[in-house]
Amino acid sequence: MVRGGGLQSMDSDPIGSFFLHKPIVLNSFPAEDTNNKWKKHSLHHNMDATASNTKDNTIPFQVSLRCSPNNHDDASSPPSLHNNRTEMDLFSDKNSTKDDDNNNNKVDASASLPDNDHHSTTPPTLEFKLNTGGLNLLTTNTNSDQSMVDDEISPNSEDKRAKNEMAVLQADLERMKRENQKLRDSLDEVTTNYSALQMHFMNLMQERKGEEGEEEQEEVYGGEKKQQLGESGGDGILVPRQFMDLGLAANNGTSTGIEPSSSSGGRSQDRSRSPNVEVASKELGTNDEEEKKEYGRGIEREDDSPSGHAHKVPRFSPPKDNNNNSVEAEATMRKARVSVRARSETPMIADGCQWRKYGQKMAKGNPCPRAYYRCSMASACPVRKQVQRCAEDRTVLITTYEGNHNHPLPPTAMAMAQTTSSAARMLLSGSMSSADSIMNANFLTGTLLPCSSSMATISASAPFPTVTLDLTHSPNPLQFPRQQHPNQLQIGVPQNNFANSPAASLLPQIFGQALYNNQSKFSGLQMSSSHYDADPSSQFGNNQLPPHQVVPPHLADTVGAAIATDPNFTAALAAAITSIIGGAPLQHSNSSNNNNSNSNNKGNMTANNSNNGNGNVASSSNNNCNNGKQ
DNA sequence: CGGGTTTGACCCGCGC
DNA sequence: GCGCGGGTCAAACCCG
Repeated sequence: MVRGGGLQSMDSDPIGSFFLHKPIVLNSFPAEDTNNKWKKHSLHHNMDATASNTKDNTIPFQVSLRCSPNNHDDASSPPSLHNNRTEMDLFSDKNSTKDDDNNNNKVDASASLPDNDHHSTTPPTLEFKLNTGGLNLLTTNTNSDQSMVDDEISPNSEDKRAKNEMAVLQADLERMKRENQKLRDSLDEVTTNYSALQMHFMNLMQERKGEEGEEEQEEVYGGEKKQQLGESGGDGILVPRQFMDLGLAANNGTSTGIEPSSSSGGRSQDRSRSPNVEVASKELGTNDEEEKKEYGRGIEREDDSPSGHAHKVPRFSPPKDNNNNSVEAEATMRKARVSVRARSETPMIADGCQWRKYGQKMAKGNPCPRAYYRCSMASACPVRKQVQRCAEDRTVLITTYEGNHNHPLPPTAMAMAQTTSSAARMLLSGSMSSADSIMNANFLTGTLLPCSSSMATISASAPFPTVTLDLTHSPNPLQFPRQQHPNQLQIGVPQNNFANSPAASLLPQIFGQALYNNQSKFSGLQMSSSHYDADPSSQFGNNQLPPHQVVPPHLADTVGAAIATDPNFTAALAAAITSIIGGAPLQHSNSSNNNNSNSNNKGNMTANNSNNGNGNVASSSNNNCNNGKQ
């Protein structure tokens, strides 16, 4: 048996390369020795298979994806990188760096986005339009030159024509730049407004929370219980979306010193806090923790990691004996998990973070072992994930994320964080009512996976509220293979042709990239994710953004949804994917690192901390597949 | 030697 | 109270 030294989650691969493939039914994953599958993480050999698949599998993409898989398979990208790929990189950002190169090759205009696509904040939609127009024009000219001029016109004429074309292109480029600048300015303005609104909202929430806290105490001591929400809802703001609002409120409450009265509430409340607060609370120490064995718990306590208490937390069962039911229940709700289902032959999906495996276990009902990973980008990062293959379809890798990063995330990881935290937030923001679940699920899917057939499943079942993002893009959502938990709500999302494409898997990434390429410009949207971070249940980092950029999640979500639902945005995403795919072979330091095996992984750690994030999201074990307890 | 994985043991919650 | 199963720990081991 090979032990240790295996793969690290660091590896990632050039995004495009993988995603353009059809859902690869890679190598079969024999049920055989489950451990073996996990042991050799550096499965370089897999790449060959992948590469071959790539060539054969074209993407049913609406947008002219000329870039296609070939770009990756071909010499354009260092073979080593591809061949060594061991993770499916859903969210790496490295692609962006190469877009420029691809664009140079271009002429496949539609596919090539402007450079700024990745560097600017310009809404993808607009850019796409602009580019398309300009490119089409150019393309036409080019064609004419080649088809007609070549034979009949002298070289000088050609030169002139070429110069003219260049001039036209440059003019277009300038025009696009100007428009981008305008858009940026607009975005900045919007962001500013967001900040202002958010501050105002936070203030309101604090006031409200304070009032509720007072009322609650009075009620408790008075022996009377009231329904906090109902009463507090004087203005009706909080009632409908209590979890979302409470999440904010909780944070505020923490800052304002408002704490739940129950002892148990202390722990649960910690989860509702931002990581920083969590650390502080941990340092103070909780009685519960002290009673527990010290070893091994210390870290978790410090982290206040959800996982640390995973089994200790009351999960969905609300406290029965105290007045803080609503508070604790809410806190519990925050312990949401986000599962990502994706087809991958690789042991892990690159999500931009670094992970260290700390355990593996056979889960009942699934012949495939479940691996437990902990974020290693920061010593005390509480984020964990579980990776497991779906028992029903072993090509499907299920990664479940839990916890909240307490450290800056690399752009790549932020992209993932955006996706997953949004999912978590969606889950948490909704009440348990079916109506809300439906709405949220639809919203979630629409936001995260616009134009894809992917499905978002919200599970209210124990042990934890879970959002499952299905990136396996099954052709027909209605035929979704996964068994559905009785308590799960599964919503199919309207799909288009694009949806059926494996490229749909890129959407989260693309979306994330779009949001994160230029943080300053997309600060508003980004903030949504970072803000989510404040919510312990969502895993993703907090510290990345300046406080002033914090935007109320719901606002950001709304904006995101608005963008996502825009048909043009879909087109833009497709274009972005094309661009990324076509240009990307090497961008990811991560991918390169990952591909290079362990040594590289180590290097990545350093690199990641300093800058890049390795994609890291891995698939998490899915309750649905695993069946959990039986 | 440092950092990662493997793996058996342990802890805990939950259901019967 | 007992057993099951999930989650975690940490010694042993591996690799560069």
